[in-house]
Amino acid sequence: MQANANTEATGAAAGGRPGKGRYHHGDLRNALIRAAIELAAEGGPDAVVLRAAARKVGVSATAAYRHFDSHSDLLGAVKDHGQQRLVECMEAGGREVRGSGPEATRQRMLGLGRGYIGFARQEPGLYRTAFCRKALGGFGVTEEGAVTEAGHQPGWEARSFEMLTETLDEAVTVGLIPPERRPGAELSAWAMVHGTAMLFLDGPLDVLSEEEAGYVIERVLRDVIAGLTTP
Amino acid sequence: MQANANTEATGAAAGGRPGKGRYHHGDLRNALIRAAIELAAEGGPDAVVLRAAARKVGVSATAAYRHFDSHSDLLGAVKDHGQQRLVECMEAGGREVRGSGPEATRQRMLGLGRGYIGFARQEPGLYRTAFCRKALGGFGVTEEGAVTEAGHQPGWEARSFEMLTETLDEAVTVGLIPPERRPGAELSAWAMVHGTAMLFLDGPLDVLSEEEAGYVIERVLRDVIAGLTTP
DNA sequence: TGATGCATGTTGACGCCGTGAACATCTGGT
DNA sequence: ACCAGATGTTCACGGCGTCAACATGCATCA
Repeated sequence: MQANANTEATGAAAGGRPGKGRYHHGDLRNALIRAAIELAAEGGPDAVVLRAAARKVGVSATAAYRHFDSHSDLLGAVKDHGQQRLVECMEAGGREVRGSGPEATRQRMLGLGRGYIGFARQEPGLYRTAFCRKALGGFGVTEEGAVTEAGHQPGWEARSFEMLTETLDEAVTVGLIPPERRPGAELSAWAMVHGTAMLFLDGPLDVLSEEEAGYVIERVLRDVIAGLTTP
Repeated sequence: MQANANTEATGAAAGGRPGKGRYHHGDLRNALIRAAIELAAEGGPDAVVLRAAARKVGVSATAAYRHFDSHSDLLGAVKDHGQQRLVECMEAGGREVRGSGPEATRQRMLGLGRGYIGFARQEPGLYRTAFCRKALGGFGVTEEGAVTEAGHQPGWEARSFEMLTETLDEAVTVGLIPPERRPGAELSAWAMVHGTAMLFLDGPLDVLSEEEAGYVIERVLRDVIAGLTTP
């Protein structure tokens, strides 16, 4: 990640059409990120081409290097955005259910899963980018073999996992999940929703009608919850 | 896919060091595939660079176009190989358990899952390539919007799914899975193992010790089977 | 057996990509 | 008013996938 240049160049803000003859753009970093996000949404991580983003903004390709260390750094910014959007969808799915008790918690787990898979289906390009290897973020290994600990807000990457953890804890409290089955439960849950999302995006599920997709999702979520709650 | 040029040039077979001064290689298609497989094994689908494969074989880059329609076609051949290797691992995992009855079937399901996840962990590059979008194979959509139906042996891609299907059918016969829960069960199972594999390759599970990984895998597989067998 | 046609390989070129170096322009602080 | 640094530009490099034109040699048939 770069030192940073996000502090909104005081003079020209996002208000007055930037890049209209002005030599300095005023908000290039964010403009590039927005352009890259559009590319990702349309074509997935492979469509996030640094030169294309620069072209979209109307700026030379190398200008991007004043705001990003590398292509991978730009892709990482898009990845962060994707993770954030995913979290929003999960939160929206979980918030639909209020109240407490086993059934409410069960419904909240379902909501989280629906939100997750729903995002993957509505924004396949962003979803794929959110879990793209090539982007900075997550963990990496330097050429010397040392483990580097990400760049970009590590918050978003962890946040979705955290939501799941909280809900599973709640499920134990409420008696839905036997305490002895709690450790590692998020792995099963995460694997299931991630795997299902992938089956929709790349696998045989991409041809399903909206109705069929709904059944499949409910079925899969019921299965994983049944697996977790069975003593 | 190309018309085909796989019919082992009668004269020079794989025996005598090919490409040793000979203008014609004799088995270039397979040599390129082997080189590409090595690249994929080491660096995943992104490492499958047509020019690099040609370099490895000691041939000009454009020579590859006598045997493959495009980079994507070569990648597709590697993908097929990965799928085949995956099937072999699943078969090996399933064959470990003989006999019949509910417990044997349950063990066979576990074996299939262990084989699947084991392959993903032992050959991450090939596994990723086996499920790579960019490669030909699977389904695709032409520029005019028509749905094309794959190239490359569609057999391997379907075969692993088929194995799962057979085992689940067996589980119903044997009374493990309630018949009414059978439809769609392969989706849950597939999603779970695929998702788990991804958590190992890209996710937070990549740092686990061999022992810890074993526990996680058993845990996840038990969860999904519990979900499927719960009435 | 020798000529010949086609499969197979090579060279060269094009336009794309990510990226570095050198140069140009603007802007905020003294 | 000036200057330093931030920001943007042009030019260049090597690598990529791919096409067109050309070279080579094996297999077939007169």
